[in-house]
Amino acid sequence: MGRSPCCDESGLKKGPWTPEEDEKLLQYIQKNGHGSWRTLPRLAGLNRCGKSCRLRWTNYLRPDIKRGKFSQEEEQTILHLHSILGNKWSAIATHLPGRTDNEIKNFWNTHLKKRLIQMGFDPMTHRPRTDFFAALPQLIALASLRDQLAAAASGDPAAVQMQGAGVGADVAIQAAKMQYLQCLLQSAATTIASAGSGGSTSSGAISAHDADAALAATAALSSPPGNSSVPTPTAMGHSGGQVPCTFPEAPVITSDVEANLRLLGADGFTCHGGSLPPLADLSDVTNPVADWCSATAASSSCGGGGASSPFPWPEFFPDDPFVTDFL
DNA sequence: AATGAAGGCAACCGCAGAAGG
DNA sequence: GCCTTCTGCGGTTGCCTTCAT
Repeated sequence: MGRSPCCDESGLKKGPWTPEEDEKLLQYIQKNGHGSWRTLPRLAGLNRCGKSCRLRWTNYLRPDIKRGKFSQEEEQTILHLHSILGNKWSAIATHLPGRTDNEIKNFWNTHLKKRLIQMGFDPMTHRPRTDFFAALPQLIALASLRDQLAAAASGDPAAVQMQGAGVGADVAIQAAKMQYLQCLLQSAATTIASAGSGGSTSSGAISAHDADAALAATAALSSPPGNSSVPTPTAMGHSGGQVPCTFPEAPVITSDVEANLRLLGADGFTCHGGSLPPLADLSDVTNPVADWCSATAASSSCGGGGASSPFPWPEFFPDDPFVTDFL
């Protein structure tokens, strides 16, 4: 089970292949077949390791290799197979005659993956991303707004002026919204952190970056007023633990806020009790929610789903426009 | 025209499983 | 059953080309 010593041997050439080397390898294999890759370089008169020869042959010199751009059909096949197989490039390559696993892998990493991300799909799960990540700028802006609200509560003259201008009701509504949003994020961050730390699946359903982003956003909303800088996950001791779901300073949910929450349809809303439902299991790649294939093909939204919702808490989200503002 | 950034691709690295002694 | 060797695979790197400023 040990590592092959073949590439550890010193004195062997590395790097790009010259046309002369290609010719030697090609002629030898056409005449003798590749046989043992380990002995091939010596027999073919090449100062390369067998591994390098095999790679050159399978990825470049093989006569049945198809070169050039990937067709629409090939793209669809890759997308479909990747949603089922994950990063099993060799398995995917068997369904695409003339294409090598390396070529498919490169094409995925440089084109398809980016396109899926741009369209709002998680490239690993092929499911719509939990869109609060896409809405992070708004969340950060909310954190800033929260500072302003706190300043208003502390009797800041400017804030008093705002109250005088009849902004009080808006302030209460915004406070309620933020409290609600914070707990949504807390639930998401907790789920993602545990998924990331515990179940490092081969498909990498949730990236560490996403988890960090969720934690950072939660922290931004939770941070004390006047400290609007977003702490890094490292600084927060990102260890997959619970993120405190409270504003640090005292009573946040006033009677006005509670009333607004009821208006928002968030009855039974509690932060400490963890009443929020957990996120859906995003690692379930075998059951994609949306028809991303048609979405990517037609560059249209992934709507088609009728009853299925792209949101992780479909039954929980109230219909209030505020929610759809964020998602 | 020069230069830095971004994209694309070939090749390398290291791990894991299969095969054979 | 254990050890060694070979092969295959997926992730990553680094170079070259193209694009933007």
